[in-house]
Amino acid sequence: MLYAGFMSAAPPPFPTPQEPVGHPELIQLGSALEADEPCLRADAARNRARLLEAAARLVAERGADAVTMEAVAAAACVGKGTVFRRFGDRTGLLTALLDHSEKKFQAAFLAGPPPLGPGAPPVERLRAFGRAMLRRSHDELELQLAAEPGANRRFTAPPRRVLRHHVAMLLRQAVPEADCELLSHTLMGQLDPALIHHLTEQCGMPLARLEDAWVDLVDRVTGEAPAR
Amino acid sequence: MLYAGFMSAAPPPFPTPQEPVGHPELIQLGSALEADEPCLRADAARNRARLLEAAARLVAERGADAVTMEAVAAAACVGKGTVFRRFGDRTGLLTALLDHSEKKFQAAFLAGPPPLGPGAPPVERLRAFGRAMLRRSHDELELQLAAEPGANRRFTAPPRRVLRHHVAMLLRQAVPEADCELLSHTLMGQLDPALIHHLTEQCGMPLARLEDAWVDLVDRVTGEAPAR
DNA sequence: TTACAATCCGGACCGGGGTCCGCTTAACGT
DNA sequence: ACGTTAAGCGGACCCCGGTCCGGATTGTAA
Repeated sequence: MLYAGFMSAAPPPFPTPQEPVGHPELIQLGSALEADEPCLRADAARNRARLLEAAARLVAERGADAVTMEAVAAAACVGKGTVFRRFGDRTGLLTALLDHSEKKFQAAFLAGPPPLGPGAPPVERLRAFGRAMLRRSHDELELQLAAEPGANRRFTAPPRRVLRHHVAMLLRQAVPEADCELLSHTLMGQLDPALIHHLTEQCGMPLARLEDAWVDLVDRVTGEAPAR
Repeated sequence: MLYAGFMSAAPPPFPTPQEPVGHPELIQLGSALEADEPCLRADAARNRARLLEAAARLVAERGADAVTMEAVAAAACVGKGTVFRRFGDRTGLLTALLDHSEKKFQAAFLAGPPPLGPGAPPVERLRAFGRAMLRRSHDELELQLAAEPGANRRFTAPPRRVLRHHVAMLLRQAVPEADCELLSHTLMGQLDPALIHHLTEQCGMPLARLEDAWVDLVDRVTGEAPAR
């Protein structure tokens, strides 16, 4: 079972906007673009699909900055209000755009083959997790960056929570005596898209250095011998 | 010599807005409110003072959210454009508000008494640094949070850079073989105001736990024996 | 087929950040 | 005192994210 609720949870009534509610965290798979969302009126589903398609086209043709709520609405021949009802806010829309990749990634570390998936020792999985995250973020950097929620919700946004919980779990296995809750925040900080962008694009660091640093960090934190 | 240039550097001409320029990082001390900025026309200095005072009053009376550029301008009997020319953007204004405390803090770890200042062994100084940061951020949380720059400039904003450089320096002394540049990013992540806010306010963690986690993290990263 | 209720739609509207440019004024040389 | 000029000023203006609500659509039950 994969987490996927951050989209269906977003646009309930509308008068009562969103506020991520509880944590109905476990839902079955389902693509974002192929709009198989449940309980959506025909026209609503159609518009939802149109909107995602329009947004994707915009980001492809003119970059993430061009993904204005108005622009998306216009490109999808739909009212602005519709965009907000469906996706809550800009972050929600961008997040929806990343939903597919997100779920694939979750599947990989929750149920895929080792060392990313279960089967390998936790430290090994941590190393693999970081490498995978770094590469994924590096590829989708523009979108990931644009989808970053404002300083507040940066830690409550569901996708991040899932990743962090996973790291925390691995940490508990590797270093049970530590404060893994907080340690997971620390590790995830190293994988923050904004940081990756800053280091690779603005500082010109090669991605490999980030990967090395991640592995090194994991080793230090878990007290593992620097296996390099 | 303390860093203090992030304010005087912000509002040069105006047609050419800001863009942090090079790094004229070392400038002498000087209070923010007592407007002793150099090369400012009399009226400009006066307005600058008025603006800072108005902003401070607003944040005190109605919270940081009420610090609207328009509101500040109005409260200072000044045009909106003036606020932007002087401080660049909202973040700049809020940063200016924190300037005094910032400089005091810098003075403490650059030239103050050990263990925060020079004299103590680097690991000791790191521990003290984290504790100090946590307490300071916890006190000024609202402002710190409001002053947080958008995802982009989060790592290029001068005040943060100085802190990070300091941590990197201490790290180089403590663990010369590590990638201290990246490690400093990791450590600073643990002291991010947004994270502190999330953990203490939203998750209800006591500040002491954050302090313990910091010390533990420093120990792990530097390979120090968990001296607790 | 018709009627009804729940859901959805769309665009007018609002507030706030940021920009622009014609006018004003402080600073300085004579 | 006066003229010149660069610096400063202010508010109209634009864009965008987000909200609201009267009216249109859909699904359904009779």
